[in-house]
Amino acid sequence: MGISDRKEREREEMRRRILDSAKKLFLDLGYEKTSVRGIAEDIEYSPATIYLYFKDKNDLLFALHQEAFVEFAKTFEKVATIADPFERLVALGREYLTFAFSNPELYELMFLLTAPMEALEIKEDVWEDGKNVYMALEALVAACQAEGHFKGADISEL
Amino acid sequence: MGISDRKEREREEMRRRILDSAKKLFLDLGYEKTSVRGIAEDIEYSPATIYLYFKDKNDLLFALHQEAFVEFAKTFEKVATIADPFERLVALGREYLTFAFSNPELYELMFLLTAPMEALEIKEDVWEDGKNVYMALEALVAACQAEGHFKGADISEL
DNA sequence: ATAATATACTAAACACCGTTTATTATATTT
DNA sequence: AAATATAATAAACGGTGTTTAGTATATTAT
Repeated sequence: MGISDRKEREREEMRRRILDSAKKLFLDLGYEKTSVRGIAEDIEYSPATIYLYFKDKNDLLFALHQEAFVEFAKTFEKVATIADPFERLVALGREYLTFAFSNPELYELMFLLTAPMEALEIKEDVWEDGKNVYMALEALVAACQAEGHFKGADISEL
Repeated sequence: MGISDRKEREREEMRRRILDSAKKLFLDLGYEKTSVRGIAEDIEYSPATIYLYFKDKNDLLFALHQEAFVEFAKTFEKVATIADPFERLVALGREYLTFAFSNPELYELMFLLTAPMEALEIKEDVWEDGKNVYMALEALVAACQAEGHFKGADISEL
């Protein structure tokens, strides 16, 4: 079925156009000062169209947040080959900083714009990718502890 | 002039009524979800009345923020008599925690609701009381350093 | 006491906002 | 060619912060 393939492709392109515009405006103006109407005008579609692709304004931030974390998760893969847990943690810290400085937009999206998201309603929603990253970090610290590092520390206090 | 004294007093009472209501609602619902109309309804006045006493919604948060910091500044006075800078800093830390736990509302107003204020427009505005508190802290740490504490540290990294 | 003036307040409007509904034009299938 | 599904939208709903124009009331001056 070539037609439904194209349809699916077009739908994905529309989603991208919306997300790219939302990302630009969120980073430029901040979440609160960005309006759905503004995004609609930017992509030259009616505001209602956005609601055919996303549940609401929160969903836009959520989708971008998720994408940013997927991107960030690759950082973990980069250091996965390092055998020693402590060295792996150090390398991860370095990669984290590298990521933050070379992808300032994504970084802002992930951490600086987290507050508005929590302040609104999402909070306990899926938020899967973020949790995965956190759990990976937790596991790594636990591995370090098993090797005798951070003797006095408690993971749950992070 | 007794009359203008009473007028001034009445004006101050109105300001208080507005601020008390705003404080209650900000803490209950958060800044964004609190509406000027809601505050107006709570005090049983028209929304327009609020604008006779405060420039805008931001100004309400700003006034409360300021009051909270004035209150917090008293913590500094409490420990001012301690001669040794380092002991003074330790005592201040203790007082800080005491303040946070015994005035949770003010504490939240000062620190947790700071983000919305910065996210909006105030940012580089007066913000005097907060700056004073910070400068007093900085001076105290400097005094500690003069006494040989925190040798490797740099104040500007706080 | 009465007229003029200043004060406190409000109803209504303005220009936005996020979101939903009903409708129309277009593309696909039958 | 007719029926159906899809995509987009115009218009509306109920909200927001804020401003404006107008109205009572209280104060001052005559």
